[in-house]
Amino acid sequence: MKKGRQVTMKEIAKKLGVSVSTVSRALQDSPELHAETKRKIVEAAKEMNYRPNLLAQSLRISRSKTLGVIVPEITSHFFASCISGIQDVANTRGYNVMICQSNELLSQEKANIQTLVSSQVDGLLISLSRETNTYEHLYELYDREINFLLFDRVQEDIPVSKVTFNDVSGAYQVVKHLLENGSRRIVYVSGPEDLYISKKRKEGYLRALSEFGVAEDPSLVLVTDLTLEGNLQVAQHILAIDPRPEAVFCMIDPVAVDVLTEWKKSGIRIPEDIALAGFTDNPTAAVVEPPLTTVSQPGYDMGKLAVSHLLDQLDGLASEDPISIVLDTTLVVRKSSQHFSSKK
Amino acid sequence: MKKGRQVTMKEIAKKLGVSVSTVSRALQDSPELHAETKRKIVEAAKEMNYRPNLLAQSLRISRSKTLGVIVPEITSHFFASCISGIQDVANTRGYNVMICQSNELLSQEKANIQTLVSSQVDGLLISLSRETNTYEHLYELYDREINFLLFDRVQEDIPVSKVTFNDVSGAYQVVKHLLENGSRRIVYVSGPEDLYISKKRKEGYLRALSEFGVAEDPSLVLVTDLTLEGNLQVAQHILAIDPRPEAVFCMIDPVAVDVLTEWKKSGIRIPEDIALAGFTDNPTAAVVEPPLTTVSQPGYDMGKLAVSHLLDQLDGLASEDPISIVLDTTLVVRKSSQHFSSKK
DNA sequence: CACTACCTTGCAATCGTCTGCAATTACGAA
DNA sequence: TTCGTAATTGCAGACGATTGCAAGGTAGTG
Repeated sequence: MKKGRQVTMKEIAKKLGVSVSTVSRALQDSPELHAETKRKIVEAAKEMNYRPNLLAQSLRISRSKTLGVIVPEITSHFFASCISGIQDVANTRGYNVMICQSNELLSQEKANIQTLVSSQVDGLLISLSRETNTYEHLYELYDREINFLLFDRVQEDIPVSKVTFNDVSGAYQVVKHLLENGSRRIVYVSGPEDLYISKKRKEGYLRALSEFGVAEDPSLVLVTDLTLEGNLQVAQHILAIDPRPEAVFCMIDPVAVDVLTEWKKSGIRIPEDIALAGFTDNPTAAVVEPPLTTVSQPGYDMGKLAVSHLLDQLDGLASEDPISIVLDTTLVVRKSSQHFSSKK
Repeated sequence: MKKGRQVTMKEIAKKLGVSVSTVSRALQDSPELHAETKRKIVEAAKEMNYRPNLLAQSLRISRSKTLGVIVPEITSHFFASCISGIQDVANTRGYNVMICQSNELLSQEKANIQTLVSSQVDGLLISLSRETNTYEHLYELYDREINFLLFDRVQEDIPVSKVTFNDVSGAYQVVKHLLENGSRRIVYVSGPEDLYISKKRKEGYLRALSEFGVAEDPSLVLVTDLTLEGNLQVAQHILAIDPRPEAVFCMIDPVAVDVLTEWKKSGIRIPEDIALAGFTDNPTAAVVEPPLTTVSQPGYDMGKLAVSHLLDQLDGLASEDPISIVLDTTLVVRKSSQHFSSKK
């Protein structure tokens, strides 16, 4: 393959013996052109298979009609769903999307931001990496007056719009469900403690406990680093707790799945011996045996909402004042939590 | 947020009382500049937080250093893995990536191509949609001398490089495994028949059968449209076949998972009553009960290889003649296929 | 002192598109 | 016939960065 030269306005102009400006106006269907001229130009353009050079257009109007997205991992089903929602809305509103993944690394997150800013994206949608515990790079974006918004993995202090799930209420719902089914000694398996969702979900967990008059027991709050080894270690640790807890709520589904798999190997029956619940409603949650009770958070909708708001801001349809959009989650009850016969 | 104006070379030039060309040369570390001038400019650029405008650079050099990727669905774990591999390699080689999804629609695929071409991507990596049965849009790319490559979902006649898995051999391996475990009446559940992978995997299925002296039985080759309903229908249909087949090989894991779920509801035991195997090794395959025997195809590696080859072509490191890269798959034996005690 | 040669730097054109303004033409009206 | 006005079209500069060429300056040499 050789250099695939694109047809430009200049070539159309030369072929028809008119100026480039005339061609430009014709293709914009400008009313000040003679109808016949316009027709000829449009026809020639179609025939020559002309496509506007978006790069040149963007440079001219100082808007690239492109958005940047940074997620921790594309291979996570949840983030893939978000991206899908973002794409669908962005495309119908005439925007392209450039996607980057931070691989849960702060350094990569910073690099991605640099790249996207250099690429002149009109706005950024960012979900923070697990490692992100400093925020200068975000404040810098803010100072440079670059439009961006945080979703799912947010940092609350930064004065930009945020789209999150109601993590507190989601966790509250699922823990309440466990309590209603008779459990009292309930373990919370947290991810790294400075993670936004770790904190929020713990808050919901504690709220449900206190509502049922159950005192917080610090020995029932465990932390995993979210690696397979970490998860398995937690699984074993739980079995060693005496007396054995009646239920376990894991901060995210993958942890619950690892725990479940490990327990089955040890001959533990779920939910008979111990109830289990997760959060996110990953595809795996529905197909493990027993199916996993969890909290569903529609990533596709989150993506759609996030990008809609950002585009509204860009297009001047929404105020530039930061707002916080909080989406509701839904409790999905499956077999893994049916511990005692419920009191319904 | 107001319009986030970027610092340009012009501003640096004005501030230091030099010309824009001097600034440009300084930032390129050109040797023909006075060292002191260069130092001052570089310093000012850093202080003013200058970032080159990639749009302008791209326009100037007629290379955007951006690649386009089109996949049927981002939310598919396999394609997400491919994208991840593509990104990692592209980024380390100084390229950005724009991702589009066709949502399995031909019209969307065409639209995506238009967008990416207008965006002046330097090359395209395409995995065809399920619906794609005409190929003019690809031949047009070819005629316009735009660099592109097909991966996974390919069309064999188009004279461009292709990266695929050895679907024939993968299917052969898994069916051979079923045969070795004693099964003889083996069902093949195919997707739409004009799909590349449908055909190739059937080829492997037939080859294994014939090697074991088993005659092809057309009534054991079923087709699903890959929707949930279609899959369930196939699941029921299989149970109604008399005498009941001993094993079933589904073209892709999601079909196998649907079939498995449906059968469990009907009280069928797997693998005791009937053996089951899939293809792809989705995350779900490992966690269903019983765990699903399948064929693993590393999407991440495919993405890496595909983009490496395309970039090699772009950078003149590889011949422009189309080549075909075929990756090997690996049989992953799990419980779902352990039907009869094997003859090992 | 004059001339050459090199070292630095700036000018101007370019990439493809858009647009304010000027220029040309034609037409009708007085 | 002459002027005004509207209808068309082109010129040129801009967006931001790059680069061949030329110009300015300095220093060195005879």
